[in-house]
Amino acid sequence: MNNKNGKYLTTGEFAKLCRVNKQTLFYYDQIGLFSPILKNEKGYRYYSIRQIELFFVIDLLKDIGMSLNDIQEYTQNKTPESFLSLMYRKKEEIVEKLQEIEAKKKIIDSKIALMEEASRLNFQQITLEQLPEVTLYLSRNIENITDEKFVEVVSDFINELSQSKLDTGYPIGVITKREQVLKGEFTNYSYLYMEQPHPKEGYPYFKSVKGDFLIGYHIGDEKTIHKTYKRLFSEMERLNLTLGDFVFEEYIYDTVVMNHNEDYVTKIMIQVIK
Amino acid sequence: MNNKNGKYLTTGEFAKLCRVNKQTLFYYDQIGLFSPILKNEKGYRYYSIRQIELFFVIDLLKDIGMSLNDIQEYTQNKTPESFLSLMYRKKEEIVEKLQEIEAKKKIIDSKIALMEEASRLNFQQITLEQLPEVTLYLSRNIENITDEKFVEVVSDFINELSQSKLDTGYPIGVITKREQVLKGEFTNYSYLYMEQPHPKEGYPYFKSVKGDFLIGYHIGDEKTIHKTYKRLFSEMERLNLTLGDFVFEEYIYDTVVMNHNEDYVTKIMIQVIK
DNA sequence: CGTAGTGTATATAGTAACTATATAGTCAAG
DNA sequence: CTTGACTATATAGTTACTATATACACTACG
Repeated sequence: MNNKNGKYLTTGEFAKLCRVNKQTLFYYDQIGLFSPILKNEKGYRYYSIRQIELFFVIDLLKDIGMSLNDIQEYTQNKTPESFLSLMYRKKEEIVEKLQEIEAKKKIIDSKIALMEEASRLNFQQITLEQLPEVTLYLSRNIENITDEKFVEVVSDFINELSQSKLDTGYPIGVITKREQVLKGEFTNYSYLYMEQPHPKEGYPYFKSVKGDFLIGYHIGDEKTIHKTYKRLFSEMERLNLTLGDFVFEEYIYDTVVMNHNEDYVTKIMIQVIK
Repeated sequence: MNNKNGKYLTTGEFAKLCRVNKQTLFYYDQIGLFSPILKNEKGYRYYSIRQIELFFVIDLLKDIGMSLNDIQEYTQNKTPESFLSLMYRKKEEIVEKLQEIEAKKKIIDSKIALMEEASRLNFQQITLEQLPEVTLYLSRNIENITDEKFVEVVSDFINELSQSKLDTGYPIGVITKREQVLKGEFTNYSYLYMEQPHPKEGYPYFKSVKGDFLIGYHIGDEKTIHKTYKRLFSEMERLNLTLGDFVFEEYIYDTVVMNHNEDYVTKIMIQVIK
């Protein structure tokens, strides 16, 4: 009569059942993680069909990022209690992982939205636009900072973004104050920022923008950005606009999508008063 | 004046910024995936701070399971269009991945619930219970099947579970018909099943159970299960119950949590008529 | 009964994506 | 001008396999 335990499976058969490579089972046996219940005098391995349940648990644990070594620590001393506590720990981990992947999905969504938007832009055109209020997460102040300190601030800013899970996939932008702009110090920035389309509670944000902006695009290296500023200033004059408090810069096309820095595109948003 | 592009970072500095091992950057340079924009005559590497954006994209792609080789194929021929189409593809993948991880979370939740329940059971006690209706996903019929065919059915059943995402983390149970039980063929099962607590639409299910069941637990190998059946039958007689249409068996403790098969526990649920 | 074909076993090397270690050259501060 | 912290390359080790080579075993057919 058929009996679940009656039939033993060879390595090949069991591998097929588990949908893994036969070699994987050899390997698991070798490292002592998962062995057949029977080995005959010729060294042939025989697995019971019931062993598949354990294999699936091992496979699950592996899939959620547990190392074979750690899994082995469990399997070598299995009890219902230790299994339960393992599952509790893994549940916490998997919840975290889910959140991480959701955050990554959001980043990808942002990148798609940004690229779609960029493709519809005319980089030659200078426009006057009313921008809505947006929330920005700011770095420490970086006015008149040394190169070394600047790198430190960027580093801290990036760490904060990732630790507080505030990386939204938006580009890192820079804010320059009216004061520096008037002096012609276009790259003497005051802050770095990242836009937060869905701001999480409990962080110090900069509620910003909202108002009239003159928007233009600089194509090429940052070193020549003053030329684009000049064009923007003459347009401001033509339209009878005066400079507001801040200028915002954001990279539209950068190292991520371009091979040469002469192809980089920077969006310049100058706050203006009509 | 400080200029984002003015300061170049050494490998160590850039590694710190990216929060990776310095060796990783050597490696990425070596395989041509991600190289510094400058190398001096001594071979010293210098990275621009703007390169971090590309590094983060590479890191993101890597994190969501893309191989360095595939990433390289993108980076070697970057355009805004190819980036956009890559992001679209990866978005689909990440959505799938999210669903997979959610399924795994559910499996872990089931395992926790089952183990908690098991820990509260008294395996010596035989009880008469009214079981509610539950939905089961069934295998093909396995009555009077040969060992070889049995393995095939199990294999197919497992494949269906994983392909149709019907693995709920519940144990694989077996159904035996009244007919076989009366003949004493306790291991001549008719179907394998897996309980579906939240059944997905569009699959052929077996809406089952609901009714009175005599429930007992068999401790030890399946070979001796007839002894437990005997105990259950005498209890049935004592309570003046007659055998219903089906018997269900489920593993409570198996290879997953026990080292020796004499410690395995099987739950036997005999449908009865009062 | 022999042999072809498929299966099993072990041993060894290769893979990806690093990480660690050893050795040597470079640079900046005191 | 030397010390200490950096840089570089080369090589070996890591994990969790996968592939390959070689030898032995089992089954079915003529």
